[in-house]
Amino acid sequence: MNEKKKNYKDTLNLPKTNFDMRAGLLKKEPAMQAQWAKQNLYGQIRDARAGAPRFILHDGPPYANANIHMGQALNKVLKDIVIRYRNMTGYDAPMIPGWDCHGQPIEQKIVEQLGEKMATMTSMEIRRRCAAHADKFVNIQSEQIQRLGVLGEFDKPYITMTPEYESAVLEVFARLVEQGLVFRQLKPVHWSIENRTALAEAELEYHDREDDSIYVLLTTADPSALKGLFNLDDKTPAYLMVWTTTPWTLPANLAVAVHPDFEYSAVKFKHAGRDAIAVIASDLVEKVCGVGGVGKFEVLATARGAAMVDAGITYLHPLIDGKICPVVPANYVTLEDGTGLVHTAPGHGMEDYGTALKFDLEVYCPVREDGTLDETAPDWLIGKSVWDANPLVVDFLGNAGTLFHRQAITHSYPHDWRSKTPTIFRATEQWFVAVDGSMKRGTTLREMAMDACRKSADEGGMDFVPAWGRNRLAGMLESRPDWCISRQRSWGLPIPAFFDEAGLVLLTPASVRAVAKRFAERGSDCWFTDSPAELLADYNPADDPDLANPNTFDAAKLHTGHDIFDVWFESGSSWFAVAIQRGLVGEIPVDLYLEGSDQHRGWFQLSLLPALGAAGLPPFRTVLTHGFVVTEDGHKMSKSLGNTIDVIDQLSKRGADILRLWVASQNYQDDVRCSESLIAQSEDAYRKIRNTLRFCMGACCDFDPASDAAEPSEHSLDRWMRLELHQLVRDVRGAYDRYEFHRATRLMYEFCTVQASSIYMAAVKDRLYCELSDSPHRRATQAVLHEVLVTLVKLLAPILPHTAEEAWEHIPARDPNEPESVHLTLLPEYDEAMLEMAEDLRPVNPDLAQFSSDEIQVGPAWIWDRLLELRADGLVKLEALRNAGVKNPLDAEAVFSIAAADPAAEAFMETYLGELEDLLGVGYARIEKISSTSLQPVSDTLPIAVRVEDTREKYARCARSWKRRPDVGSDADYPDLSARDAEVMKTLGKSI
RNA sequence: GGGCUCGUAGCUCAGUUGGCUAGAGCACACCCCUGAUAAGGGUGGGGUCGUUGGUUCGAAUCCAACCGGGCCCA
Repeated sequence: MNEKKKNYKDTLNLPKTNFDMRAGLLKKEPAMQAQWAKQNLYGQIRDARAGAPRFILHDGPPYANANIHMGQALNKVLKDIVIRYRNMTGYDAPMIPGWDCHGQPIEQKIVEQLGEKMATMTSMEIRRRCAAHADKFVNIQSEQIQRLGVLGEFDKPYITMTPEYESAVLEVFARLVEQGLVFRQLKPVHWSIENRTALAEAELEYHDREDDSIYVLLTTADPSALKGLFNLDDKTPAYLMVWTTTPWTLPANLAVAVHPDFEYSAVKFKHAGRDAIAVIASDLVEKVCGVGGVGKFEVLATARGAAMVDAGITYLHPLIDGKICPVVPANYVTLEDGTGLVHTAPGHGMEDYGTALKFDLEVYCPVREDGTLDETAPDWLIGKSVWDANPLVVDFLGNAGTLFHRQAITHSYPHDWRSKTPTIFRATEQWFVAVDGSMKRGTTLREMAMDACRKSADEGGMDFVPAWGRNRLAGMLESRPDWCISRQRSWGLPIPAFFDEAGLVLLTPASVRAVAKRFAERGSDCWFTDSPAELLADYNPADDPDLANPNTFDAAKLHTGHDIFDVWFESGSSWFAVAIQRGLVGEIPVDLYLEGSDQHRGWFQLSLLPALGAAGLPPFRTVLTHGFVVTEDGHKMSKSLGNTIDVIDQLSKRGADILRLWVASQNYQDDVRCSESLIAQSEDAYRKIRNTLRFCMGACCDFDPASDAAEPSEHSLDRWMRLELHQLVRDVRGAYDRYEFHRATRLMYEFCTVQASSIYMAAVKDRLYCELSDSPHRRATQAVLHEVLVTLVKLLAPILPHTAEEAWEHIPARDPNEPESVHLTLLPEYDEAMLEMAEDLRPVNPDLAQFSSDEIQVGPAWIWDRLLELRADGLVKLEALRNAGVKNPLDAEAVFSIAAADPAAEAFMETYLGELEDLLGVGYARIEKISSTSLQPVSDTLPIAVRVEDTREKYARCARSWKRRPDVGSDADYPDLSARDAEVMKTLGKSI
């Protein structure tokens, strides 16, 4: 018996393929990537698309100082999907990856490594080490990104520290200078007195420190204004009370800030034995009086901060005779500490500085580099260090009777991480790009930027995916201050400004371009090695219309400035340095910038501003943003919390295509959740997709569309499958077009799961395995399966490039006219007419679609919906039968009941009976006519009922197809076979 | 604290302009097959649509407040 069974098995057309069931991505992917590199697949794609319309996705440069993390993987994979998709839809879509190399984090790392040796190092030595560090991580990241399967010009990426890039940045800068947008102004920075240098936020350490906390009474300059506002008619002296822990900043006091919405009280109490009235925020009155040891106090009246500002209240400077200062509004005023009135010294605080810009106060800083007060300070403070000044100021106030209270407090205070000494805020000269200053072309950067935010790309503005990006970018541009582009560090692109002995600046478009030329030839290191005369070798003062006195120009008397550019200025110039200079576009905008949503403030905004200033146009047509990678429960990932998922780890454990499938399955517009189990879920999905492809290959092992193709018959399941496939092509391409990759992924995955595996493949196994290999019925199914295979492989290629390529190589009898690599092909088109026909022939009036009339027009889509309803109903009944003991559906028959006098239903059933047998996977299916009154139809639109019955006693089992059917044994030569199988065996000429 | 934003089954997602009992797939449970086999198939359970109010005949959908998450600022 076993022998016999086995012999029949040999007569079947079982699937055969050497496309591995198990992916083995860990081995195959690197090999495939090496192969792609060897055959220069990227170059081949470029060649194949030469002359086609361009689609430029300009890559934002990641910072080259660490292994890539999941957020970068997400970003790079999304970009790669876009690039591959565009190339497969006939665009010429190049990808030039880039890296951001300059900047504080790398410099800090190097300085940390150097430790004590640092003191003996020159800028050049530090720069060399930084460059080596950046170079190392460019290579590491490049390898890691390519391991993700990302396609691009990795042998010639753009690197911001290269001479050609640096000189391009200077050209953008020259154009901004040309537009009159670049200026120099004081701005407070963190300052290390010990090292006489500006510090970045990251170079600060916070330690506890003890300081004097003082409450100061500021005498009102015009008592009547204050008393008018609070409706006081008292002769008592009136004050504003402020609080500070940095008494040394009081010489630089220029204003008092109040919150416009807070309520302030005029409080009367005894101070130094005399009556006094002081203004304090109402909520803080008790606290302040308590601290100051005031036993009894009286609130005389209250007023809003805004009213104080409106009343034009002024006060006398606490240290400088005759100086009168204003009260200004500020929203950063809080009720946490102090008095609700904030001592404002624009040269010594960031918020104070912002207030100064807003209200046109001087950015006054009487503190020199060495931390001593300069000659503009009161006599008794000149030359004193700020630390020595503290007690002197306190004493002075005490003597003047304006010190309300003094106590020592311990608070967290910033220190220079290297010298461990306390830092101060100190205003220094910085370079700025003006946001509101009008430029040569007439408007301001802010006006241009806001205008671009209001318009769509087609109107000369920008498009946003998702749409709220427009609002977010506009909000930031609306309120942003002038852009401070200078930094006081070594590792960066020098700002090419020269100073003469008098401190006058040489910075004109021509001088910048001269330096740019020098940088292009020698790199920006020459700023530190060459003389100004050498740097300006290409500069002719006589030809420079922007130079005030060409006759007195003497390069020998110049010295170079020490500032470097904010790295954002460098990356913000990439539209010019890369997109234009490397010939991707003749002029901006490029098509797409695609980055994380944090780049609204970063790269998007800081590319938009230079581009508007230098070129008068936005750099991009569309901004697409994605969310951040967060943990499974939606919290942020951070190394310190130890809840990160490591990209490299996942790549070496699961492979790039798994990670890519995870990326593609996520709706990246929100935050993207990531965990082992979520990626594992993608791994499961991957297997399903892979096996679907594998089944198609196996089933088509003896099929060549060129010679064996057969058109599926009119009412066949194959037609339905093709219809589903073309819908899939339409929907997936639409999703790709809208950058909705998670929809594309889900559509394909569910297609594999439901339409392909569960419904179609299960149903057509019998005809594939049991029929003669060249029967038209079987060939038609193979033709559809082949089309499914080729179509799916192409549609999947942007997301699963390795698997698609591997599958492409294994497609049986692949069209020889198609390219060797799937990545050189074009995506399949869908047959619009076919889809329309399927849809348009739906019943005109569903209420009449009873099949009792032959007048009603129904299309394939409608019919197959009904058939699948019948299938679903049948499957539920089969499940019941299985629970009753009939384990194998081949041991059951499906019985379709129709009304005796319903020729339409009868015709319908006769047409689809065979397909329903396969859809249910039963051994046999038959039609039964019953009285219309006893018919309980499966749905109100189809007057047909289905039930299933045990046939184990009724029919014999066909030894070849395993189906129980009435016709088993009908052929005397093959008593153990059904009629169909006996026929097949005869034709095969084999006997058992 | 401010700006922007998100919140539908354990997970990933659908849910057109407010309208049948909120849907898929995965996962899970149970079952089947052993001719896709480290595969394949079937059935089933599971959701107060973040919470609370409001508008409405009717709200996952519109409005408000709140709670929770994220990005960017302060």
